[in-house]
Amino acid sequence: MLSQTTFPVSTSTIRDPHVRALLAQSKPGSVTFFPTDSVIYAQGDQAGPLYLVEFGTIRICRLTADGRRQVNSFHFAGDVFGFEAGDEHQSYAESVDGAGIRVLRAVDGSGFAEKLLGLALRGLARVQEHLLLLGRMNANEKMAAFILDLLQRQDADDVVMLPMQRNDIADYLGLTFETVSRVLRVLKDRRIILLPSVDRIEVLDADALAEVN
Amino acid sequence: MLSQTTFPVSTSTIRDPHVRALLAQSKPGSVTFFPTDSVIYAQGDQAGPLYLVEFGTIRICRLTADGRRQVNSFHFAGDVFGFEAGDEHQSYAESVDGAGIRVLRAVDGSGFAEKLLGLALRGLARVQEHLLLLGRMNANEKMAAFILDLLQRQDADDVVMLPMQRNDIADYLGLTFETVSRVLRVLKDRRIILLPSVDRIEVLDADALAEVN
DNA sequence: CGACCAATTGAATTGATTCAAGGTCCGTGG
DNA sequence: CCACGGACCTTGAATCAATTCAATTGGTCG
Repeated sequence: MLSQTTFPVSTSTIRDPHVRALLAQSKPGSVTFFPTDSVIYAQGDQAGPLYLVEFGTIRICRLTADGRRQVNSFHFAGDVFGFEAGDEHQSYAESVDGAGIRVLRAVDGSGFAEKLLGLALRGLARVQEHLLLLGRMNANEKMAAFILDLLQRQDADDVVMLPMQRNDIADYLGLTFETVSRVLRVLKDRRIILLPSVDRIEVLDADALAEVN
Repeated sequence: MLSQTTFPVSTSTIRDPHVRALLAQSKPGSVTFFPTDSVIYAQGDQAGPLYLVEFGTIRICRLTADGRRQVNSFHFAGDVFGFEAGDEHQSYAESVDGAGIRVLRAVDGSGFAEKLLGLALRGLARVQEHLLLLGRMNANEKMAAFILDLLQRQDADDVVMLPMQRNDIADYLGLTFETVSRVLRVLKDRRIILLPSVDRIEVLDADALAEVN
């Protein structure tokens, strides 16, 4: 009963030491494919398992009572997501662009908590960074910070792929999709970026991005 | 060498099971008093110890390069703060109103990580909640949510004490202090709250608060 | 090709900020 | 005890950044 998908093929390609450590302590399940916009878990679902992104992009979101959406985070290949405080998810996870997800289950008796703590603390740091962005940055600064974050996470030094659409970016940055569009135009007009296609940004001047008004 | 302040007097009065569990696994130091606006730890300081608030209020903040401030959280008596991802604090902690802080150090060999994980995950949940507030709520909603949060955390059902000043609230909610002032006036005019003094809110209609436009 | 969905762009509006002027509170010293 | 000074808070008026509403363009897929 050995199938390819149950074998932890991804382990060797994971860079992040926290994730590597976690993988070593867990029993990876098979990879499941989630088509664009499909739900990985819903708000209110039982929490518990962790998820490893094998490929593709997922978004973690919350809704207000009247349906406004905040995208808390995006996760790419190699990222682990799904840990929650209580036994219920207060946010929901969706595939952005068709993503392969592997479920991770803790191996009994191992120091799983230590490994998970490292990831949780880093998640906390990320989110706190995002508080500063949402609370104290203007539209241009938000977009610039987003592009720089993607540059770094995609390990590229000038081309950023945008697997998510304007609406997702807007809900991540606390803007409207029209504003996202306009800000990109401003950055283009200032010769800081190029927009060769709708899902691709070429960064001409990363320093300028970091100093956008 | 037994002094009153080194004895963990607070343990018995702590409600939060996560904090109780953590206290049981740690060696509480003595209580230090931090006067108003004094720094508990600075950005860039070595991280490591955890801190338990004995009395008073503290704020956790971050600054942008040009000095804008985001208050990430407030902590009151019984709250634990100070955990960070790396070995350096990326935010700084200050006393808001004169606070007593006890340092907690892990006892060797105990399951400290498990205990800390619970707290970290809850912190994560809190911060994610705050993302929704900063990203998708208007000024009135932000203020209403803040008051309701304080109501709950102060375990009161109609009177909220505001140990922090307008500026702190503004930087917590991603507003200016003038807007905070104006929003409070709006809520007063709508007969949802009373403002018997500058550091005190009486909630007349908590349901209305939860439904503020 | 036509239909549909996403993205862009423009114009008008608005919510929050900025700038400016008072007001309140509180501690200190005459 | 009261006057003064300073810090914080409130309120008003003008401004501005971002949103809303509306139209158009672009891209993709049957």
